[in-house]
Amino acid sequence: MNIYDIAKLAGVSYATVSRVINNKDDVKQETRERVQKILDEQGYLPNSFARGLSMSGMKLIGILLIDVRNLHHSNTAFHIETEFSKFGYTSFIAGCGLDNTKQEEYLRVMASRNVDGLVLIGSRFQNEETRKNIKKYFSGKPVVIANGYLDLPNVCGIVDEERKAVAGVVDLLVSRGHRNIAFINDYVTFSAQEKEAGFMEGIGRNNILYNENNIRHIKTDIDVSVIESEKLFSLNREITAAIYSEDIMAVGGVKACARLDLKIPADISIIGFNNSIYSEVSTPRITTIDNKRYDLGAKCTDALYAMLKGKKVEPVVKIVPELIHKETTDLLK
Amino acid sequence: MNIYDIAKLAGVSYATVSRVINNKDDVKQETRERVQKILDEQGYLPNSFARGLSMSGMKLIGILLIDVRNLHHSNTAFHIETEFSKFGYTSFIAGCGLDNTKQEEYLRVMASRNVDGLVLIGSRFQNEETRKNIKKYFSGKPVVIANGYLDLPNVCGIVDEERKAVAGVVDLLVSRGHRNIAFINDYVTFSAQEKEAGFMEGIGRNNILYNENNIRHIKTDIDVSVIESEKLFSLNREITAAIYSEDIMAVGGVKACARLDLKIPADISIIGFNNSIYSEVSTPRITTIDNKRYDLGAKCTDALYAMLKGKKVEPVVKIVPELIHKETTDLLK
DNA sequence: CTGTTAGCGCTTTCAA
DNA sequence: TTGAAAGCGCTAACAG
Repeated sequence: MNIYDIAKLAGVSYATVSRVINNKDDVKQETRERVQKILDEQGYLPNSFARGLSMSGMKLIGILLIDVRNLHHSNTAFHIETEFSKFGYTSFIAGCGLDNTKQEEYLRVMASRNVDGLVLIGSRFQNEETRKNIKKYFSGKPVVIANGYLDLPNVCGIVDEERKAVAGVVDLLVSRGHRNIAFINDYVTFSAQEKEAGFMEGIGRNNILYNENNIRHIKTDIDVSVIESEKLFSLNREITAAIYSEDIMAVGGVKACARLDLKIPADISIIGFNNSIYSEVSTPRITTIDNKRYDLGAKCTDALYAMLKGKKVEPVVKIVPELIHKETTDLLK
Repeated sequence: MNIYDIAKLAGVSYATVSRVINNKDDVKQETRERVQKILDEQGYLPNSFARGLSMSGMKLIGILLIDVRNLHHSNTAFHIETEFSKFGYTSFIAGCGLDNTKQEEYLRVMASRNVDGLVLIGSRFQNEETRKNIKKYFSGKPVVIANGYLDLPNVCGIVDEERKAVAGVVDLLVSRGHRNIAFINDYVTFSAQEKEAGFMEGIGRNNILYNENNIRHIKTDIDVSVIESEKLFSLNREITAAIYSEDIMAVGGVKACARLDLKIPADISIIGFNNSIYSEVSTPRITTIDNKRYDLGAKCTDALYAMLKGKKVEPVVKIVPELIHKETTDLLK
């Protein structure tokens, strides 16, 4: 059922039908009603491809995320999708995995679908490869990176100040008497490296003991974290606080303490990262650094929408994380 | 940069360029190479809209989910997306929320984008409204519902036998001596109602005490569950086991026990549903009914792919859940 | 092996 | 206010 069929049924030319569909005002009221009626009766649907072909902007945005199983990433993606749908945009969400070849492939797909703008979610997009691909496929079109940044004129990065946040937490711990602090990190992503830099910064500026054994690089996995935390805490009984680069890893810390019969927070304080549902699910609930992912989604939307409207935006938008005190620390006094 | 420009640069007709792009074999090797070189140099990208217009199937599938924040749903969606991308399909993922109007709207969008097939994720799609909309916009096109079913010739439902599963767990509990079992449910979705029916079935066929106060309908929320579980367990001290319709609610049960100083599983057994990450994050880890969501995604993919290929598939595919014994029960003996 | 031609369904001038 | 015609970029059938 296309525009021609409708035109035939209504006894008008297909141009007129097109006008009715697009709400152009140069159609006689009577004709409009007659055509509209037939449109409704027939359950007519415009063909997006034909539309996309003849129109310039199809009000389409592309959202690309790396790790599909990352709750924050997919939530951010859906949040952006929801917001943009309010502006009449439809979104094209895809997960491209870690593979660089796949990544280029998806960027191509997005570009060939003529998306009007692009959102990349995850700090892993902050790399030279991606920079090149954006230049190749998206020069001129607005691109927003959630939790990352690339120095390109059409790119806006929304970044969490995670480095500062971790350093601040170290400050706080030290001010409450902690002298032996562990840091458990996955280390792979840019974001993870930032967090570690923050930890080092905190250790350095507070002149407390730097013990390289207190830093562990492990996979982002509960079981691995349980094992490694248990080793860490039993090897170094002096540790009174542990910061984890992800809540899910901190969960492993909590379980390790249960096994070692260490009381939380009396014997040891545990701090996670993300203020995720995991920090709530854990018993005790985990004190965590809130990097305000919801804010991230909102800020991405704002930035992209502004760029789409041709407005200039700050190339880097910062989000300031905040420590949320729950049951695995006792730092409020 | 379109096919014409490339043709001009290569000194061939655009039909030849099209052939090269589509890897047709009736092109001289030499010509192919020359054209390909120019294609690469110019960073040519085919226009999907034009393609979609002239080709029948654009290898596009639509994935619609209701609750975007539901981890299982989004995971299933992405899993399907990943699988289909291996077959050369791209997916169009969207979350339509609970609103029925929105739902129709999204179904329209999907239809007008000429998706070749549709996946609906969530038991909430099992309703008359959706049935009508599918009939209206997708008659003839393959549709798969994850965890739901609608009686339509082009629809295939993948359903978890949750009812049976819960009844089976009641059997097991009774056989281990439990006589006073609670059931905490959200009751809104079809899936939730199925679970409750299963509970009633189990209670009925085992001739144990039916106590209507042992069934609670609450929101799917940790804090609500903590409060309600605490009330429930302190009001009725005889309860020795509680089944929750979602792991996230079972987490509340675990926390309530901690507050009431009830030992798990010595004093009370807790059983969740989904075998989700929450059951792992919780301390102790929660015994849970695995409804095999990963399987769900895989089965959806299989069914849709088969239908897309014109094969007949069973209108209802069943998935048999399984109880995963963890730390909140002691039923293995 | 390659070029010509005719659409795919729609929007948008340009005339009438 | 309406209709006719061109064209968006591509694929595919048909000639050569």
